Amino acid sequence: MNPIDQLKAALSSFTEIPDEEFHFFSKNLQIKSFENGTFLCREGQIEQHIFFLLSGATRNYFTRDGKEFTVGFHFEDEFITAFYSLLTREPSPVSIEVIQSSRTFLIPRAFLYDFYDKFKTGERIGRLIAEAQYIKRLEREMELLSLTAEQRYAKLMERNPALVQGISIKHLSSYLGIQPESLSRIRKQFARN
Amino acid sequence: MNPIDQLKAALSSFTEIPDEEFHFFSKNLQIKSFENGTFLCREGQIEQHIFFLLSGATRNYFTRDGKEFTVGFHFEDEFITAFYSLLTREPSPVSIEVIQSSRTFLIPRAFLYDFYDKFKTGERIGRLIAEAQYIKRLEREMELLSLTAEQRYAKLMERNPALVQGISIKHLSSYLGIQPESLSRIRKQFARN
DNA sequence: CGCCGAGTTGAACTGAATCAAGAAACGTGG
DNA sequence: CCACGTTTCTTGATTCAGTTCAACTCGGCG
Repeated sequence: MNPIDQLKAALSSFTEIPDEEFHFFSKNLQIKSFENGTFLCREGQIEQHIFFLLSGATRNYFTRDGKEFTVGFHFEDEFITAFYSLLTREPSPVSIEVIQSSRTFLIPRAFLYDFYDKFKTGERIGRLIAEAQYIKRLEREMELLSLTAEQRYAKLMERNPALVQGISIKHLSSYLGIQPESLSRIRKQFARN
Repeated sequence: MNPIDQLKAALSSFTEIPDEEFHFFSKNLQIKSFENGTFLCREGQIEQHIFFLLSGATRNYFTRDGKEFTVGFHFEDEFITAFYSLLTREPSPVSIEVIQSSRTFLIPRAFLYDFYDKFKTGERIGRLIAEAQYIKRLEREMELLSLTAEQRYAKLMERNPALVQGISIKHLSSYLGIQPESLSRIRKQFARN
């Protein structure tokens, strides 16, 4: 599928979008590639873009006392941005690291907000994206509050086995809120059954 | 301040709202009161409303294995709803319990979505509310991931001392993700210094 | 080869949970 | 206004999930 159609399909999954509005949205987009290990946004920067991931994968994390804590992973056909910073205009607490070389559409923030101003569909898509993000965060908060490390791992396995396969122990454990050693032990347990 | 002005002030803090749109939004609202211990929404129901809290306080919580886990508190001038259920149309995982007798505006979901459809400002307010909710959730997720119980308590103290005063140990501990006994001990520590 | 980062395993440690027993606070009815 | 039962909060003793630190294995790569 060509990149523009890929974007259109992703947007259309949120709400119907009139052709002329989509055309406005997509006509000036640049494609930008990122090598493994590079960053879409670094902690402390003020986010200036939304990215649409055509291929590859990324990891959002923040640091505290020198330790890294992963808040999410993103894969192709997803929109990615340091949402907190994009919304607040404050320095991002979160870094976005490329963990599989990626091709993206680069959507400047100013352009996005212009799109919000010009079109009702724009606002709607923005609302639906924010709502979807909210739901992800709430679900995770509930899991962090109420489940043990082992239960969180089990749940992730069942919801997204591909992710569990493809991501390093180091990154996965920091997403689950545990140490790599603990995840290793949990895995051993699961392998037995 | 009269209720309508109170609502208008709260909405205006999100974005400017034209008079005729506000009039449309506010003209048919009912006021509904809730006694202490009653519920705005119960786990398993499909949320049909947004509430605007004119006075009082509420607690959002879910249960797992018979235990309660609090995800948030709300006070006057805030919008309250079982957001997950409102968005997904699925049964709410979350209950909203009144912890100080409350007066609310009752905003039916159908009416809200009608407002979204009719006005661009509607969509915008919806977007801004969802974004604000997202930020709260992200901040909490980050704290749950990276801080110890004691650090989370200290942070809450400094951010919202009134809340720490006014809420029972039981509810506060379930919000911090610890047992009441642990919170009691943490408090004793803090009292010493 | 030999190095290096990623993953595993073991042993000791610790923050918080659990269990159990009191103490304080609260409302309700006599 | 006090006596009571009920719930909330505190305190102590014990247990446990997960951390920490250290040593070892493994596969990739210069």
